[in-house]
Amino acid sequence: MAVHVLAVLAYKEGDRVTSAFLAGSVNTNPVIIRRLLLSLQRAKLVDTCKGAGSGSRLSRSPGRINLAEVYRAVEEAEPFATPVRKPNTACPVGHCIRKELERIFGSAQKAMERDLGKTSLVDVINAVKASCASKKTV
Amino acid sequence: MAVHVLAVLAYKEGDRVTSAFLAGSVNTNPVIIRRLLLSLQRAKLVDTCKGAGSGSRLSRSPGRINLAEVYRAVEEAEPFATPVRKPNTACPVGHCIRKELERIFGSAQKAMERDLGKTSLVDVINAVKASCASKKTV
DNA sequence: CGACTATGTAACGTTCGTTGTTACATATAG
DNA sequence: CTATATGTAACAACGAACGTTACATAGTCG
Repeated sequence: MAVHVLAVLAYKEGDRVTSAFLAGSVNTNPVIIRRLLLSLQRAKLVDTCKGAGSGSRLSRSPGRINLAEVYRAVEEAEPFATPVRKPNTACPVGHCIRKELERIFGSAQKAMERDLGKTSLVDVINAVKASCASKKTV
Repeated sequence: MAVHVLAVLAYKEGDRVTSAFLAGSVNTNPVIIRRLLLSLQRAKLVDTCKGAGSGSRLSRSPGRINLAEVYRAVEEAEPFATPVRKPNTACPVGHCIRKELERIFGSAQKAMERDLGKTSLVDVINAVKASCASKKTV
């Protein structure tokens, strides 16, 4: 969803867009968008102003924003659903496996972010535009 | 959790282990374990027998099982929480962004699985053993 | 200044997936 | 046949994400 919002912002490059408009695009509620925008603001990805005729826009050019940043921006708000499974001290495996799993999954997550880092918002909107164009011709 | 269970099975290499025992190790309910084992059976990772004195064991040597397989085995049961956000046809971006996002995230997920594929169950239990040993000495 | 607009934020309900629990049928060993 | 352990269904409990309403606050423009 975060990517969707940013793609719309990129689409309207430079213009300030209201949360109500974005909500219409994502087909959801303005408050949901605003909560999301707060995360994106913290990550310095968007620039939001209050007041009449205001709204949000990208704080950098869309070519300078890659999806790994976006992912981190929204993930740090949701610190990974680790239900904090209480380690049962009785079993030798259960006792020590925790941090090993964290290490492995941390590595896997980094690999994923590396892959996301290859794609920028420009790539996304170009692909979207191309996809829309081809659909129209068909 | 799946990794935890398989690690215990690898720890008791060859022996059949009951779901009740595994539940004790993971600190949960035997039924949860059995549900998980069903996924692992489908993925041909474990070999389960019914009846008295039975239980589950790895169907291959732990060196031949990598974490990407485990991940897929448990993920295919949970086909990724894609809430099927209804595309709003009004917005040009909303209309076409769906499959583009799927493509990108599919790629990222594959990158993650590639990374998980580098680690086998043997690696996990070795690391756990080492971790336990160092803890004992300290 | 004063009205209008749009964000920031809290409170609450809804929905959904995961986990947990109980219960029971079934299969297998001895 | 009996004990044991899995397969499976049904339901409760919990938490996360989403949705909704309401209101305070800050900025713009006449």
